[in-house]
Amino acid sequence: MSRFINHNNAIPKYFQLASILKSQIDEGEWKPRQLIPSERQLELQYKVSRPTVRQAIEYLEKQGYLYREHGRGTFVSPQKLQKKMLELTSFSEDLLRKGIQPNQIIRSICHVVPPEKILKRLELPPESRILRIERIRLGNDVSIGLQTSYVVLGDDQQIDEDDLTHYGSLYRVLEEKLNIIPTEADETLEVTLATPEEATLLQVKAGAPLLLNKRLTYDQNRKPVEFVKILYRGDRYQYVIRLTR
Amino acid sequence: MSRFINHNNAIPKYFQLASILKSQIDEGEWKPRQLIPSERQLELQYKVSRPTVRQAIEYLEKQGYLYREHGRGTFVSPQKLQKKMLELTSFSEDLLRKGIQPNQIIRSICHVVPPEKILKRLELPPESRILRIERIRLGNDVSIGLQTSYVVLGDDQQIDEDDLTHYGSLYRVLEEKLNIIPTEADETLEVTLATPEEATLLQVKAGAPLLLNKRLTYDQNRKPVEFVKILYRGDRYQYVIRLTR
DNA sequence: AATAATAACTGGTAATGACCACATGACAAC
DNA sequence: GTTGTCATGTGGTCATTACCAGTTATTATT
Repeated sequence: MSRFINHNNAIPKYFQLASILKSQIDEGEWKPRQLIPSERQLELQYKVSRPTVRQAIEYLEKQGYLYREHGRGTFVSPQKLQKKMLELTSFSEDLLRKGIQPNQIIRSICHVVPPEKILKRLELPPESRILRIERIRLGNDVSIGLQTSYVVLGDDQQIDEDDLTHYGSLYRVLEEKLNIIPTEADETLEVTLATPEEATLLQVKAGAPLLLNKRLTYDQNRKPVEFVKILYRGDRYQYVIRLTR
Repeated sequence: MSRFINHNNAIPKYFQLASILKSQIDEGEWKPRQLIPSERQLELQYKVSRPTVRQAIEYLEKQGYLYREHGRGTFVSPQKLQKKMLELTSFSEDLLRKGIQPNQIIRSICHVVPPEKILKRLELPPESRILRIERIRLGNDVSIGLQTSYVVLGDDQQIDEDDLTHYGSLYRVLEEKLNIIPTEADETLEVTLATPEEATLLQVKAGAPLLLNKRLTYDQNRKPVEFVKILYRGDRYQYVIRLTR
């Protein structure tokens, strides 16, 4: 990481500065709760204007790396809060962060007419045919969850089994192949009991408690892109989130 | 809502402008996905500078009222996303939003030495005595959850049963009496089975599936303030969250 | 009629300068 | 010693100006 701002660079200065500050935190030069240089000092040090400094700090503040106190200064957030604030993660990202190797078995991938309730939530007219993907999710080669995704695609867009195995996760297919960025989601979590069929697929007894997770995901233009229902084995999965306000 | 900016006002202009724009959305003058006036137009209309306009729009964007598209304009978010982005809510707020009347039975409120694991997460030295509150949570007078809170207080701060019944929620006591603002939290959700004792308190059979929710909450200065463990009846509770990135 | 260049929008980044509000420590007055 | 005042440093707000970078409709060209 260069510790200077490149003034003739396509990368915005505020972003360059944010990267520099972030690296000071990541590499431990600045300790948690430590006061960092004031906005005026950074302005002089990196030869950028104060709005640029403030934009960089705001960016890192939003990500949970720094916090400000009016009249006192800007401080490094304690380690626990230094993880990125990315709330919306895919199943694969989730597991990778916990150090578990994600994997999947694709049970089916085809176009169907989903239940009307789901079409309504996806803001589609009745009887619409959309893509349904049924997968068994594995962590370290042990079955963890049963996932059914309904994905809304344009006429010129499509996803096949190769895409999923190649990219490894639906979110990566959406982002890298189709340029759809999931940015927001409404999610519910509740407890249910396994039906006989679910029990077989998850290798538990019928009636075993499961964690039921439903999520409606929106893209960068606030259009619904995915409705997903995941049944987790209650004994093998813990759901982790970071809340803010 | 005045539709003008008051230039000699303690309230920041960007905030005044944000309130005006928000009211146009709330009152339905601007429909979802509708293009709103450009930054330059708003600048002229309200006689403020562009940075101020941008700050107001950024503020509403963060709250999910507006979204921007480079080169196209700024748009009203669809209704589903117009709710506030408040992620961190108390149990009482949660239920109220669903139209359920929250209530509680306080089982105990006293100072104890909690398990070492919890002290560690609260960043306290071993053997520290802190406040523990055990409550049964009710919705429409039916038992829903079993809650154990550990609260970190300063030497000059205290909470008693009257505070809880008076304010109705621990978060309100923290905010309004002690000026501690919960701003961030790490949370986990998993499935467990009721122990005989838990079963009795929640009026379910022993071994019934429960939703176990643990949360570590931080205040405005990123200091841990509360560790809470809530056991929800699996058949009566659904956990709802809004995710963003 | 189809295509390509262009002009006129949009939001995004950046510099400069000014003043306000809050926190804190030094210091004078009591 | 205690208290209050004040200077100074912090982040917070705001105006002005300029140019860059995407998007879109228009216009000229073919």
